[in-house]
Amino acid sequence: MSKAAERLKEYGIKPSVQRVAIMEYLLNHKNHPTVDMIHHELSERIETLSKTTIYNTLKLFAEAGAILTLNIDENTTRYDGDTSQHAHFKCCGCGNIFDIRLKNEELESINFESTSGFEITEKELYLKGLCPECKNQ
Amino acid sequence: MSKAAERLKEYGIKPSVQRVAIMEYLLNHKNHPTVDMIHHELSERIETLSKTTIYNTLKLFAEAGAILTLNIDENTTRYDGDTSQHAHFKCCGCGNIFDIRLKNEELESINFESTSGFEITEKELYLKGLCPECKNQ
DNA sequence: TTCACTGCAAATCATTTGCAAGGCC
DNA sequence: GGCCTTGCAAATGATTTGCAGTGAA
Repeated sequence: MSKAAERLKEYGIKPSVQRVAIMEYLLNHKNHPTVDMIHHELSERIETLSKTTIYNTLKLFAEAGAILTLNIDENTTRYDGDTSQHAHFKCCGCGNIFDIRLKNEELESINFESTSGFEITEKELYLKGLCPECKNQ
Repeated sequence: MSKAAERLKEYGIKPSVQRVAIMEYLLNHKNHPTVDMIHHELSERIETLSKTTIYNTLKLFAEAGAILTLNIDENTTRYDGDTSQHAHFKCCGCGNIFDIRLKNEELESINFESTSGFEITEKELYLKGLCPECKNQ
Protein backbone atom coordinates (compact mmCIF):
# COMPACT_ATOMS: atom_id res chain seq x y z
CA MET A 1 0.00 0.00 0.00
CA SER A 2 1.27 3.44 -0.87
CA LYS A 3 2.22 5.93 1.83
CA ALA A 4 -0.77 8.03 0.80
CA ALA A 5 -3.25 5.18 1.07
CA GLU A 6 -1.76 4.25 4.44
CA ARG A 7 -2.22 7.77 5.69
CA LEU A 8 -5.89 7.74 4.68
CA LYS A 9 -6.42 4.44 6.46
CA GLU A 10 -4.66 5.75 9.55
CA TYR A 11 -7.16 8.61 9.76
CA GLY A 12 -10.23 6.51 8.89
CA ILE A 13 -10.77 8.04 5.46
CA LYS A 14 -12.18 5.87 2.69
CA PRO A 15 -9.80 5.80 -0.25
CA SER A 16 -10.69 6.76 -3.82
CA VAL A 17 -8.57 7.50 -6.84
CA GLN A 18 -8.93 11.23 -6.26
CA ARG A 19 -8.29 11.13 -2.52
CA VAL A 20 -5.18 9.01 -2.81
CA ALA A 21 -3.82 11.20 -5.59
CA ILE A 22 -4.37 14.37 -3.56
CA MET A 23 -2.77 12.90 -0.45
CA GLU A 24 0.09 11.63 -2.57
CA TYR A 25 0.63 15.11 -3.95
CA LEU A 26 0.71 16.56 -0.45
CA LEU A 27 3.18 13.99 0.82
CA ASN A 28 5.50 14.40 -2.16
CA HIS A 29 5.50 18.18 -2.39
CA LYS A 30 6.89 20.43 0.29
CA ASN A 31 5.66 23.60 -1.38
CA HIS A 32 2.47 24.09 0.67
CA PRO A 33 0.28 24.04 -2.42
CA THR A 34 -2.90 25.92 -3.19
CA VAL A 35 -5.98 24.23 -4.60
CA ASP A 36 -4.97 25.56 -8.01
CA MET A 37 -1.49 24.06 -7.85
CA ILE A 38 -2.88 20.65 -6.93
CA HIS A 39 -5.53 20.88 -9.61
CA HIS A 40 -3.11 21.99 -12.26
CA GLU A 41 -0.77 19.07 -11.77
CA LEU A 42 -3.22 16.29 -10.99
CA SER A 43 -5.66 17.10 -13.78
CA GLU A 44 -2.98 16.02 -16.23
CA ARG A 45 -3.29 12.49 -14.90
CA ILE A 46 -6.94 12.53 -13.83
CA GLU A 47 -8.56 14.52 -16.56
CA THR A 48 -11.98 15.03 -15.03
CA LEU A 49 -10.71 16.00 -11.58
CA SER A 50 -12.65 19.05 -10.47
CA LYS A 51 -11.67 21.79 -8.09
CA THR A 52 -14.81 21.09 -6.12
CA THR A 53 -13.50 17.63 -5.32
CA ILE A 54 -10.16 19.07 -4.27
CA TYR A 55 -11.88 21.54 -1.97
CA ASN A 56 -14.07 18.80 -0.51
CA THR A 57 -11.19 16.42 -0.07
CA LEU A 58 -8.82 18.90 1.55
CA LYS A 59 -11.53 19.91 4.00
CA LEU A 60 -12.14 16.25 4.80
CA PHE A 61 -8.43 15.65 5.36
CA ALA A 62 -8.03 18.73 7.52
CA GLU A 63 -11.03 17.91 9.69
CA ALA A 64 -9.68 14.42 10.23
CA GLY A 65 -6.34 15.93 11.25
CA ALA A 66 -4.47 14.28 8.39
CA ILE A 67 -3.16 17.56 6.96
CA LEU A 68 -2.73 21.19 8.03
CA THR A 69 -4.54 24.21 6.66
CA LEU A 70 -2.38 27.33 6.48
CA ASN A 71 -3.66 30.90 6.43
CA ILE A 72 -0.26 32.50 6.09
CA ASP A 73 -1.05 33.75 2.58
CA GLU A 74 -3.57 36.59 2.46
CA ASN A 75 -5.10 35.58 -0.85
CA THR A 76 -5.46 31.84 -0.82
CA THR A 77 -5.42 28.89 1.52
CA ARG A 78 -2.36 26.65 1.50
CA TYR A 79 -2.14 23.05 2.64
CA ASP A 80 0.59 21.03 4.28
CA GLY A 81 0.89 17.27 4.43
CA ASP A 82 3.50 17.51 7.16
CA THR A 83 1.61 17.61 10.46
CA SER A 84 4.66 17.52 12.71
CA GLN A 85 5.40 20.62 14.71
CA HIS A 86 7.06 23.38 12.74
CA ALA A 87 6.62 27.03 11.85
CA HIS A 88 6.07 28.57 8.42
CA PHE A 89 7.85 31.41 6.72
CA LYS A 90 6.40 33.34 3.83
CA CYS A 91 8.81 35.28 1.64
CA CYS A 92 7.31 38.62 0.64
CA GLY A 93 9.62 38.67 -2.37
CA CYS A 94 8.98 35.41 -4.21
CA GLY A 95 5.85 34.39 -2.34
CA ASN A 96 7.22 30.95 -1.49
CA ILE A 97 6.50 29.35 1.83
CA PHE A 98 9.25 27.60 3.75
CA ASP A 99 9.18 25.19 6.67
CA ILE A 100 11.04 26.38 9.72
CA ARG A 101 12.02 23.72 12.20
CA LEU A 102 11.94 24.56 15.87
CA LYS A 103 14.37 23.26 18.43
CA ASN A 104 12.94 21.12 21.23
CA GLU A 105 9.23 21.48 20.64
CA GLU A 106 9.55 25.14 21.43
CA LEU A 107 5.93 25.95 20.75
CA GLU A 108 4.86 23.76 23.63
CA SER A 109 7.00 25.66 26.06
CA ILE A 110 5.79 29.17 25.34
CA ASN A 111 4.41 30.70 28.52
CA PHE A 112 1.24 32.71 28.30
CA GLU A 113 0.04 35.06 30.95
CA SER A 114 -3.66 34.40 30.68
CA THR A 115 -4.77 31.18 29.06
CA SER A 116 -6.51 29.75 32.10
CA GLY A 117 -9.91 28.59 30.99
CA PHE A 118 -8.96 28.48 27.32
CA GLU A 119 -8.75 25.13 25.60
CA ILE A 120 -6.04 25.34 22.97
CA THR A 121 -6.27 22.77 20.19
CA GLU A 122 -4.13 24.37 17.52
CA LYS A 123 -1.00 26.51 17.34
CA GLU A 124 0.42 28.12 14.23
CA LEU A 125 3.49 30.30 14.09
CA TYR A 126 3.77 32.37 10.94
CA LEU A 127 6.87 34.32 9.99
CA LYS A 128 7.27 36.75 7.12
CA GLY A 129 10.17 38.55 5.52
CA LEU A 130 12.71 37.76 2.83
CA CYS A 131 14.18 34.37 1.97
CA PRO A 132 17.96 34.07 1.44
CA GLU A 133 17.61 34.29 -2.34
CA CYS A 134 15.33 37.35 -2.40
CA LYS A 135 17.42 39.06 0.27
CA ASN A 136 20.44 39.19 -2.04
CA GLN A 137 18.72 40.92 -4.91
CA MET B 1 -4.98 66.23 19.72
CA SER B 2 -6.76 62.89 20.03
CA LYS B 3 -4.86 59.67 20.56
CA ALA B 4 -5.88 58.61 17.06
CA ALA B 5 -4.61 61.80 15.42
CA GLU B 6 -1.38 61.47 17.39
CA ARG B 7 -0.89 57.95 16.16
CA LEU B 8 -1.32 59.06 12.55
CA LYS B 9 1.21 61.82 13.02
CA GLU B 10 3.63 59.43 14.65
CA TYR B 11 3.57 57.23 11.55
CA GLY B 12 3.65 60.10 9.05
CA ILE B 13 0.08 59.66 7.84
CA LYS B 14 -1.89 62.72 6.78
CA PRO B 15 -5.06 63.01 8.83
CA SER B 16 -8.57 63.19 7.42
CA VAL B 17 -11.98 62.81 9.01
CA GLN B 18 -12.19 59.22 7.77
CA ARG B 19 -8.67 58.22 8.75
CA VAL B 20 -8.92 59.60 12.24
CA ALA B 21 -12.29 57.93 12.77
CA ILE B 22 -10.97 54.56 11.63
CA MET B 23 -7.88 54.79 13.80
CA GLU B 24 -10.06 55.90 16.70
CA TYR B 25 -12.23 52.85 16.23
CA LEU B 26 -9.20 50.57 16.25
CA LEU B 27 -7.76 52.12 19.38
CA ASN B 28 -11.06 51.98 21.25
CA HIS B 29 -12.12 48.47 20.29
CA LYS B 30 -10.25 45.37 21.31
CA ASN B 31 -12.40 43.07 19.19
CA HIS B 32 -10.07 42.80 16.17
CA PRO B 33 -12.71 44.11 13.81
CA THR B 34 -13.42 43.25 10.19
CA VAL B 35 -13.95 45.89 7.53
CA ASP B 36 -17.67 45.26 7.87
CA MET B 37 -17.70 45.87 11.61
CA ILE B 38 -15.85 49.15 11.20
CA HIS B 39 -18.08 50.22 8.36
CA HIS B 40 -21.26 49.29 10.17
CA GLU B 41 -20.46 51.39 13.19
CA LEU B 42 -18.73 54.36 11.61
CA SER B 43 -21.25 54.85 8.81
CA GLU B 44 -23.75 55.91 11.44
CA ARG B 45 -21.63 58.95 12.13
CA ILE B 46 -20.07 59.47 8.71
CA GLU B 47 -22.91 58.64 6.40
CA THR B 48 -21.05 58.52 3.09
CA LEU B 49 -18.14 56.46 4.39
CA SER B 50 -17.45 53.72 1.86
CA LYS B 51 -15.91 50.32 2.35
CA THR B 52 -13.39 51.19 -0.34
CA THR B 53 -12.06 53.96 1.86
CA ILE B 54 -11.86 51.60 4.81
CA TYR B 55 -9.94 49.07 2.75
CA ASN B 56 -7.60 51.76 1.44
CA THR B 57 -7.07 53.26 4.85
CA LEU B 58 -6.40 50.00 6.64
CA LYS B 59 -3.87 49.02 4.00
CA LEU B 60 -2.20 52.41 4.40
CA PHE B 61 -2.07 52.01 8.18
CA ALA B 62 -0.73 48.47 7.98
CA GLU B 63 1.98 49.37 5.49
CA ALA B 64 3.10 52.20 7.71
CA GLY B 65 3.25 49.79 10.64
CA ALA B 66 0.59 51.64 12.61
CA ILE B 67 -1.71 48.61 12.92
CA LEU B 68 -1.57 44.83 12.52
CA THR B 69 -3.31 42.74 9.89
CA LEU B 70 -4.49 39.35 11.19
CA ASN B 71 -5.16 36.30 9.03
CA ILE B 72 -6.33 34.12 11.88
CA ASP B 73 -9.88 34.01 10.51
CA GLU B 74 -10.26 31.91 7.35
CA ASN B 75 -12.99 34.06 5.84
CA THR B 76 -12.09 37.66 6.45
CA THR B 77 -9.18 39.82 7.42
CA ARG B 78 -9.13 41.25 10.94
CA TYR B 79 -7.27 44.30 12.15
CA ASP B 80 -5.62 45.18 15.44
CA GLY B 81 -4.68 48.63 16.69
CA ASP B 82 -2.46 47.11 19.37
CA THR B 83 0.96 46.62 17.80
CA SER B 84 2.71 45.44 20.95
CA GLN B 85 3.84 41.85 21.03
CA HIS B 86 1.08 39.37 21.78
CA ALA B 87 -0.53 36.25 20.38
CA HIS B 88 -4.10 35.80 19.17
CA PHE B 89 -6.64 33.14 20.05
CA LYS B 90 -9.66 32.40 17.91
CA CYS B 91 -12.53 30.59 19.56
CA CYS B 92 -14.03 28.03 17.19
CA GLY B 93 -17.28 28.24 19.15
CA CYS B 94 -18.23 31.91 19.20
CA GLY B 95 -15.73 33.10 16.60
CA ASN B 96 -14.35 35.81 18.85
CA ILE B 97 -10.68 36.65 18.83
CA PHE B 98 -8.85 37.20 22.10
CA ASP B 99 -5.48 38.73 22.87
CA ILE B 100 -3.06 36.42 24.62
CA ARG B 101 -0.22 38.09 26.44
CA LEU B 102 3.16 36.38 26.46
CA LYS B 103 5.58 36.41 29.34
CA ASN B 104 8.95 38.02 28.73
CA GLU B 105 8.82 38.67 25.01
CA GLU B 106 8.71 34.93 24.46
CA LEU B 107 8.37 35.17 20.71
CA GLU B 108 11.80 36.75 20.46
CA SER B 109 13.41 33.84 22.24
CA ILE B 110 12.10 30.99 20.13
CA ASN B 111 15.01 29.07 18.69
CA PHE B 112 14.82 27.97 15.10
CA GLU B 113 17.02 25.36 13.55
CA SER B 114 17.41 26.88 10.14
CA THR B 115 16.73 30.57 9.76
CA SER B 116 20.23 31.55 8.72
CA GLY B 117 19.92 33.71 5.63
CA PHE B 118 16.27 34.51 6.27
CA GLU B 119 15.32 38.05 7.16
CA ILE B 120 12.35 37.89 9.50
CA THR B 121 10.29 41.07 9.71
CA GLU B 122 7.05 39.75 11.15
CA LYS B 123 5.96 37.08 13.62
CA GLU B 124 2.40 36.02 14.31
CA LEU B 125 1.35 33.31 16.72
CA TYR B 126 -2.21 32.11 16.19
CA LEU B 127 -3.99 29.81 18.63
CA LYS B 128 -7.36 28.17 18.15
CA GLY B 129 -9.72 26.23 20.38
CA LEU B 130 -12.50 27.09 22.80
CA CYS B 131 -12.76 30.16 24.99
CA PRO B 132 -13.75 29.74 28.67
CA GLU B 133 -17.38 30.55 27.96
CA CYS B 134 -17.82 28.20 24.99
CA LYS B 135 -15.93 25.45 26.81
CA ASN B 136 -18.62 25.25 29.48
CA GLN B 137 -21.53 24.73 27.15
C1' DT C 1 -30.87 -0.41 -4.23
C1' DT C 2 -28.64 2.63 -1.52
C1' DC C 3 -25.57 5.96 -0.27
C1' DA C 4 -21.38 8.21 -0.53
C1' DC C 5 -18.42 10.47 -3.95
C1' DT C 6 -17.73 13.29 -7.85
C1' DG C 7 -18.07 17.27 -10.88
C1' DC C 8 -20.39 20.79 -13.51
C1' DA C 9 -22.62 25.28 -13.27
C1' DA C 10 -24.23 28.91 -10.69
C1' DA C 11 -24.03 31.61 -6.54
C1' DT C 12 -21.63 33.98 -2.90
C1' DC C 13 -18.81 37.17 -0.82
C1' DA C 14 -14.53 39.58 0.48
C1' DT C 15 -11.51 42.41 -1.79
C1' DT C 16 -9.69 45.14 -5.72
C1' DT C 17 -9.91 48.16 -9.64
C1' DG C 18 -11.42 51.94 -12.74
C1' DC C 19 -12.74 56.21 -12.73
C1' DA C 20 -15.06 60.54 -11.82
C1' DA C 21 -16.02 64.06 -8.36
C1' DG C 22 -14.55 66.79 -4.50
C1' DG C 23 -11.35 68.98 -1.41
C1' DC C 24 -6.92 70.88 0.10
C1' DC C 25 -2.18 72.85 -0.85
C1' DG D 1 -4.01 74.34 -11.18
C1' DG D 2 -2.54 70.01 -9.54
C1' DC D 3 -2.54 66.27 -6.54
C1' DC D 4 -4.33 63.49 -2.97
C1' DT D 5 -8.53 61.47 -1.04
C1' DT D 6 -12.91 59.64 -1.39
C1' DG D 7 -16.68 56.69 -2.98
C1' DC D 8 -19.61 54.57 -6.36
C1' DA D 9 -20.06 50.79 -9.57
C1' DA D 10 -18.14 47.07 -11.79
C1' DA D 11 -14.74 43.39 -11.92
C1' DT D 12 -12.14 39.76 -9.87
C1' DG D 13 -11.21 35.53 -7.86
C1' DA D 14 -11.32 32.11 -4.19
C1' DT D 15 -14.57 29.26 -2.15
C1' DT D 16 -19.24 27.27 -1.50
C1' DT D 17 -23.65 25.46 -2.83
C1' DG D 18 -27.24 23.01 -5.55
C1' DC D 19 -27.95 19.25 -7.87
C1' DA D 20 -27.67 15.48 -11.01
C1' DG D 21 -24.88 11.56 -12.62
C1' DT D 22 -21.78 7.80 -11.32
C1' DG D 23 -19.93 4.01 -8.98
C1' DA D 24 -19.00 0.90 -5.31
C1' DA D 25 -20.84 -2.25 -1.46
